[in-house]
Amino acid sequence: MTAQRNNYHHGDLREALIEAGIEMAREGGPDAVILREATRRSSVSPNAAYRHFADRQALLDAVAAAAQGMAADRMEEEVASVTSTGDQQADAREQLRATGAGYLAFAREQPGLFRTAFSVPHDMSEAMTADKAGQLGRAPFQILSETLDGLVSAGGLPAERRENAELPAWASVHGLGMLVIDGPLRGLTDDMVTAATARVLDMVDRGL
Amino acid sequence: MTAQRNNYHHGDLREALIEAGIEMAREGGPDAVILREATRRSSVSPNAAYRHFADRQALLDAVAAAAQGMAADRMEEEVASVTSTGDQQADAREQLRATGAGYLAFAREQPGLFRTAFSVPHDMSEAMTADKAGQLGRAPFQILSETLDGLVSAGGLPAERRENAELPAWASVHGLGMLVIDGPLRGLTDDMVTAATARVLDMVDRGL
DNA sequence: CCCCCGATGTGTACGCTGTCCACAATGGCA
DNA sequence: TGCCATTGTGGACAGCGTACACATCGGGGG
Repeated sequence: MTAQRNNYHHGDLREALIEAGIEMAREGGPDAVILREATRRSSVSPNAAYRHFADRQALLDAVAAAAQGMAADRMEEEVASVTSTGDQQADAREQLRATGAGYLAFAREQPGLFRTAFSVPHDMSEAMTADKAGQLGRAPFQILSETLDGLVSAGGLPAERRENAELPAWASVHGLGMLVIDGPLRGLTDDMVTAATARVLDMVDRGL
Repeated sequence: MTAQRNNYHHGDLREALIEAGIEMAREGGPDAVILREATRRSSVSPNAAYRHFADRQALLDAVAAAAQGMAADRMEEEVASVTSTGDQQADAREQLRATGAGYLAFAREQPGLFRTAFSVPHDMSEAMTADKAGQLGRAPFQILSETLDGLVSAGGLPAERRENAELPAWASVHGLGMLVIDGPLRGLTDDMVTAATARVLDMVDRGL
């Protein structure tokens, strides 16, 4: 589990610290990412971390980027599972739903990582940098963006409403995720969340 | 600013601590609510707080409830500013927009309090308790809920879609708030936020 | 081949936090 | 009047992030 070592030099401490951070974030969200604990799990003195990260926030940023990559993977998975119906427009709409469904699936399956990924300060200006990408090379925002492009091509969304369409789409899905995970809607049962998800996706589908 | 005192007993320490907490939350969100600092600002020893709150979380909960009350006030203000057009349904829809606009106005005007109010664990089961109400006695969720009822009465929303309509409405607006305040959309200019708000409210109006 | 230097990890220390324990002052009620 | 529950104090502890000085390594130039 925890990286051991025999040499004085660790080998790849930076990666080990991020890995430890991910594990902590998984269990307790961003607040649970403790710098000292990460060094402990990497069998290294507390200060060693400062050779790789300016401060705790820098480590947390790296963990968040990794978590966004995992979210991207989950979204890609959901998108890939959409079976074509022959109707190009219906498919495009189904794919948009899938991005949202994947996002929310990640939120439910990995609430700690979800919160870490998406509630830590990051500028939009760098929402599509490589470190946030999943294994297919696309960051979450990028997946959504390209899906919306596809929807326009397929005639499922008037071109004049394409601009900034990411915002309402993302916001509604993200909002449900946050409300359900650690907001006032925390108590909802799985069934209720599933229903709520469908409800939100319906609204986006209809209202975008 | 800070409450002074001459007596051994403070008088209303509980309220003073909450007040101090609100001020800290205003400036730095939930993480900035420091128990010791609150006691310092109330000219009291650190442990005095434990006579009124079980732990830091309990203080934070009280602050969050107060912040929700302020959000409610902002929403009420926005709703009240809607001028009647004579068309009952148009008015009802405008009022729904106003609840969302008020919510987001609060998010932009008081980001720290907004985050404190709505990202701290609270069960939905107690989303409408009195301590979260604004000066008109309604909690944020309650305002939304009753506004939706009004929309149904006015014929602006089919009754069969009323159930759980709070979820998509709240989620989309809340999501935008979170994304804009400390999420990946943090960098947006005021104009962009205004535009995004309108875009989201349009979607809700159309898609609910 | 060796040595030396930059990169990496260690040790010690500081101030801050939340929280526990035993003790002190107060003031309202019997 | 005297007592006792309520409220506030003092001291202590572990854990956190982080700064500064020092130790150890490994690879490249002489």
